Amino acid sequence: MAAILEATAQVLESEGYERTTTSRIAERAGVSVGSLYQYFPTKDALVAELVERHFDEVSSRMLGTLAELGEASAEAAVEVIVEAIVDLHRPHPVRHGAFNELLLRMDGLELLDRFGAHVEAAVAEVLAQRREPLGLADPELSAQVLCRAVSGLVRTTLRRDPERFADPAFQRELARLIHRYLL
Amino acid sequence: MAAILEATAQVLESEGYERTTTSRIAERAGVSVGSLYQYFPTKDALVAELVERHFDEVSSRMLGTLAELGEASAEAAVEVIVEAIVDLHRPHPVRHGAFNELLLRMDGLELLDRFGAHVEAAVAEVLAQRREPLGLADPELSAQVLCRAVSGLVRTTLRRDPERFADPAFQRELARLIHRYLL
Amino acid sequence: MAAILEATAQVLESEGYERTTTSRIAERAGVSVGSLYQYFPTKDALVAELVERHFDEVSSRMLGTLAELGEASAEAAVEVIVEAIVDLHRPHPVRHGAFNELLLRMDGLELLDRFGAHVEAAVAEVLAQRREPLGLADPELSAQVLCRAVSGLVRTTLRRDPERFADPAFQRELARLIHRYLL
Amino acid sequence: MAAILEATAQVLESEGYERTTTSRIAERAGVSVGSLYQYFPTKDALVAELVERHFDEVSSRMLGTLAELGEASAEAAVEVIVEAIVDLHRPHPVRHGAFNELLLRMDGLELLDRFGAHVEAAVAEVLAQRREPLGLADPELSAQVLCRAVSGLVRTTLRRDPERFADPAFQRELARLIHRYLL
DNA sequence: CATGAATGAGACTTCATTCAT
DNA sequence: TATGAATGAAGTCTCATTCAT
Repeated sequence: MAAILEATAQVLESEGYERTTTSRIAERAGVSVGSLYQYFPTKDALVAELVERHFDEVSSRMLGTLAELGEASAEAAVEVIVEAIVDLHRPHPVRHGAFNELLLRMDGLELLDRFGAHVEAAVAEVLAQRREPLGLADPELSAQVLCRAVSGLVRTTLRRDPERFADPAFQRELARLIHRYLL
Repeated sequence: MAAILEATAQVLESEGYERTTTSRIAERAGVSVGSLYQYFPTKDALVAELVERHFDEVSSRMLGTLAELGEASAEAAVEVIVEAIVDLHRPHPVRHGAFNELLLRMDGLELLDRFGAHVEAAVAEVLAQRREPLGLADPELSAQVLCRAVSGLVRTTLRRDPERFADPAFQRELARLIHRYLL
Repeated sequence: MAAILEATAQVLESEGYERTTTSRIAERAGVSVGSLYQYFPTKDALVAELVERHFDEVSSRMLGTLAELGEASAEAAVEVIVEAIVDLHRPHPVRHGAFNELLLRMDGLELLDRFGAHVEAAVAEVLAQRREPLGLADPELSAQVLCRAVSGLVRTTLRRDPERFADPAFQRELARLIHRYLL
Repeated sequence: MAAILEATAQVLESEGYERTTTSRIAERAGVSVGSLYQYFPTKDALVAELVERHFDEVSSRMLGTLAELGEASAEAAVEVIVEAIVDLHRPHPVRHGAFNELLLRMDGLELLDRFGAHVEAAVAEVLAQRREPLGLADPELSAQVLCRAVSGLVRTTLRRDPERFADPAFQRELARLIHRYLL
């Protein structure tokens, strides 16, 4: 079952969604289509499970990072967060890009929205705790704007210049974007 | 032909890409499949044409706005740009979202990249002209970061809360994101 | 109308049957599809007319040659016939080949059979007139065998080495085939 | 798979090429279109396979017969060959006719030419061995002429009077054609 | 009469899913 | 439980033919 999920990820990453068929997945996983359907009722369920796991991990890592910020200074906090984002995407930038694309094909995009909402809420909470020093009128709105801007930047860069993530200049600008927005 | 393009946009908007078939398009356009193929050699060509037109318009409107900034103050310039972005997306927010999704399905994403690179270059130029007062070390990088962050914010909001575009608070935050990033 | 028939022949010759469409024919003829259907009720009717004309000409030329043999010696007669066959195919060998292929696509092959039967009958008559000197038991059967063998040789050569028709060695062998068979 | 090939042959034989569709084949074979495409990548590949098998058999049987001629007298050799030709076509004359038609539709006719060239070469070899007693100037040319004439006769007869193959008179004339041509 | 845009039946092919072995 | 051949709905595209202009 893990093999099937991994095979799906690989096929998705190397062939693209359109060319990702159940037979190809089974072949890559070294099992038969039949076995695939023993574990997943549907192709969509398989893909959904994969995407869910992916974003659960992304989500929990970001949430973990946010939880550990504690009383850190704004500057330090931003630095930690940027580092987390970079560490998260550096190992498999292309695969992350593929999963982001994937989300858009899934009905209703509930998954992405669920994940996005989750992270946005966590960020909102962090911002609410620092409301006064930052002078934020509406921490929830700020969290939304910030999360969407940052993830858009990450997503596009992932797709257009994946290697950019290793560039300190890029990381500096990412930190600047966050830091300045929050003043 | 215009009817076919419009029908394609409608089907895409209401049914999503996966359910957008040539027959459905033809039906919605009130013509037969044959007619569709009289004007477009391929389903992909049809969609590509549609997307191209859409982003040509978006692109040219944004480029026009940038060209008119002239010597305006940074504050005024940001205000004008935000207004342009909002005006651009307010009329058909859902459709804009659909087109953004669509881009990701097209081979190589050349179109989006072409469009994105185009706008990024124009923004880089504007920033380069104001390099000193803004204290920008690398206007090109700043343009990339800014464009990707802003379009990510716009894209996600388009999908999750399209009506948000009418909210002055959102517009204020968008302006703030840009303004603060550039100092 | 002549233009349409000629265009059909050209398209058939250059593109092959599978790629011969009514639009291509109309385009080559410099008219519209509509005009084409003004003169021919059906694509098949158009092709049939073309084939009919072609074989009417072939047929009548061969029949004319046979009629002129008169009392000529067997040797002279064979020489005249071979010359006629060669003269008939030399100008447009490829087109003749195309028409032969074409025949096989037409329903029931009535046309080819009608033409073939016609020529076979004429040859049978000539052979019947010379029954005794040639020592023929069944001139009708001999005519069939001879005609089918000769036209098979011509057909295959037309397709595989069209230029062969100009080769005197080939012509000699063709004459030999006929002459020897009849003793 | 054998069932599919057999069904294809049957449909081809009874309906003609134009009316031979993948669905009809599948239906006749008692399977679904899907199964058909499990074994053959393309309709053309299926037909090609069928034709190839057919002509491989025809070819190898004729080649075998030629190889067994040994030192037999010319008369005996001709008799053996005619018998082989007749035995080959008598069981399914109509199907043989259908396959001959079929060849002409296949791209480039490579198959027929390959088969034809093969047999012509074998015949040329046999003739070359008997060059002197037969007084042949150019055994290769003679082989070509002979093969094309004979196969033309066979083909046409197959199509117009298939039952003729059982007639001793026809067989006598076929032998005569060959024998006399070679003197 | 000519035109050519429109039509739509139907061909080929794919692939998610099932089920007998 | 695993297998993978079989299924068939559905999609894309072609082209002979029609008919309003």
